[in-house]
Amino acid sequence: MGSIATILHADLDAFYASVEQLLDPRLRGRPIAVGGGVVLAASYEARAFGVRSGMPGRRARQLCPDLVFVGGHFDQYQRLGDAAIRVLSDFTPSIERISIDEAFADVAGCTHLFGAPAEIARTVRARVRAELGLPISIGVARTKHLAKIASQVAKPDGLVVVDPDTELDFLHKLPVGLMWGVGPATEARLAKLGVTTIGQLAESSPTSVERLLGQAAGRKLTALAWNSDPRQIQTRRRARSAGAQSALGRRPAIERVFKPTLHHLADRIGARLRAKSLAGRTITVRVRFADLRSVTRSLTLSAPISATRALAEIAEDLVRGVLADHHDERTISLLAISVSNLEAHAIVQLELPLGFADEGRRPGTQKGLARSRADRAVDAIRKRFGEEAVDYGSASRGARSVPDEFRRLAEREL
DNA sequence: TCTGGGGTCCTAGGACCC
DNA sequence: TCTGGGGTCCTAGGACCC
Repeated sequence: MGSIATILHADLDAFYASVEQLLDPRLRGRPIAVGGGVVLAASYEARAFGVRSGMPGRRARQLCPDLVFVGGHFDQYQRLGDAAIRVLSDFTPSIERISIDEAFADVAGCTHLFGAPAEIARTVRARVRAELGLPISIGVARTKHLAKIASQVAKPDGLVVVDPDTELDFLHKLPVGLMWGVGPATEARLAKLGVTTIGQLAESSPTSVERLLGQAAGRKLTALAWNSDPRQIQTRRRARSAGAQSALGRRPAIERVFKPTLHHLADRIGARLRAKSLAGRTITVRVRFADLRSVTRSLTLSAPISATRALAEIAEDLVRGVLADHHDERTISLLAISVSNLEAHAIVQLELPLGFADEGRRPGTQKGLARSRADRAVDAIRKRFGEEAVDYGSASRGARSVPDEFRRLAEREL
């Protein structure tokens, strides 16, 4: 066959947990979890007991009585994640970073310098191990999707190179759950059709798969099952939305509870947007009740905003609407705000006519201008004296909330 | 007696316009 | 007057990923 496998998918193994074991040798070989109230990451030793990320700490302790919880060294995660990506960049500029610990790279343009893709992958793994002390798994294949599956199969601390000549033999034996986009719900629906392997999915009629999963998902999965998805590496991907959320435990659904929380969330999002000269037209809130059901409400404005007060007030109105529609719900467990329909937005804003119904939310009105100035002042103080120098709504931050350093690790670049 | 936080994409119905 | 069709935008919800 003409084509060769040049896409690498590199994935640091149990990343946060591996960093903790690197920093403290006493933790090596032991089941550990990063986090406390909730498991943010679990070592392979802990996973053997069924401990998974996102799991409540209590449940994890039940499954694994010897589990050691460790506080996160978030600055180290950022530093080591960046350093691992830098090793990849020594070979090619064609890199798509997916998250702090995971990236695709296309080495098609550099094999004449560094050898075959498999050789490059071996070198990357050896260097990350030697220079950073961390295990990393790599999959090499003709497409992104297959490379990603290969790295999953390679874990932990392995390398899998998929020969294009036999790639479907490799792919079709694997369970559907390994495919990108197949989670528990899709897996269960496919199982009803008797489809549990990727090969069985490939052999199913495309129309029946589309009927079952919808047009887009059906077509995508059929293409993935035949490894015919041509998506290329995207070196620069910008976020399409920015959000923030806060779990509250169980709190009464009253203004005194939700106003400070929403203001704090709006402030975090607004500051991120303003730092990148962005603003958004659509504001969405999510309210989760005590029983973990959640409801969303959104509003799309005619002009984009980024001012903290404006975001907070719209969010408050939306939350009031949710609560009015759910009179019976007296307890909330989470609040979230997300801003989408993002647009580039110069900090110096144009004057717009006064008298809009949403005056004060409009960037150009008198009230809007005053708020922009206030935001800019706060942004400047924080830049000079640190993030904590001005803190709205700190009263709403309980002991349960996740540290801001962890939040920052999960943020996409805007 | 505590299920985290930040994202992406898709669907379906309704409003509105041509 | 009645009926039909396509396109776009908005909204609410859901599945999924790291």
